[in-house]
Amino acid sequence: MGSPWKAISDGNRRKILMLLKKRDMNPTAIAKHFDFTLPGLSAHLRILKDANLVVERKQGQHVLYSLNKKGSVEMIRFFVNVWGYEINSPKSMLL
Amino acid sequence: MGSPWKAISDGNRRKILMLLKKRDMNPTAIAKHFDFTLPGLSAHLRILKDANLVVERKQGQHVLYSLNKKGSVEMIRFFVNVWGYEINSPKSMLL
DNA sequence: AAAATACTTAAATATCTAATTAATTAAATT
DNA sequence: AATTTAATTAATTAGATATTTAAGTATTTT
Repeated sequence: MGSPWKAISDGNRRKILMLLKKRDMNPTAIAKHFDFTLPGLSAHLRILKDANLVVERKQGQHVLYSLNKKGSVEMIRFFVNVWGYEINSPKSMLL
Repeated sequence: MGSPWKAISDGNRRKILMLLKKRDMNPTAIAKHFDFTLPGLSAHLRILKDANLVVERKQGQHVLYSLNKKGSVEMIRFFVNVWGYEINSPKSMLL
């Protein structure tokens, strides 16, 4: 289980998350939005997956990635704790 | 202006922020909670300051560090955007 | 004014991270 | 079965990051 903080600290990975917000995507489709190579993207996706910020599912030859809220919860909890942000969502999601 | 994402990605720096939540502190006092040296801490504090996550003020010979919410706003906005968290706070704080 | 305290800057280094090219695995198409 | 398409793993490298020791600046105390 990788650190979600490390995962999200990279600007390219944050951009990947923004893309996945709109729709689930496979690596090849995601890669079109970036300058780096597919293996480079693959590494980014593994880091996001290890941090529970995305999940993957196989669809035949393709692999579809989608957002996973789970890994974000520990981070949100930190913001609540340190800066006093108040979140409108079931307590169960944050504790 | 340094990236708040890079700043917060380090566990020691997050621990510094947790400490500053309780009370404003000077580097020497903060350093007692860590294994690394004072110059090491000084580097961490500079990174937090450049990211607008803390502010410093001089008090004679001492330098007091305290939390700064400003740098956290851009990050919270990202969480709102990507995962749909809803924040209870003046809109002005987030836009 | 000398010494002590508080802190930062500089230089060096070891480790981590992001990226590349080449090789490999797996599924779909011809 | 051979080829193409989709994606990952492996090996390498360049650059970034965290940390250390040594040196320097500023303020307070004696």
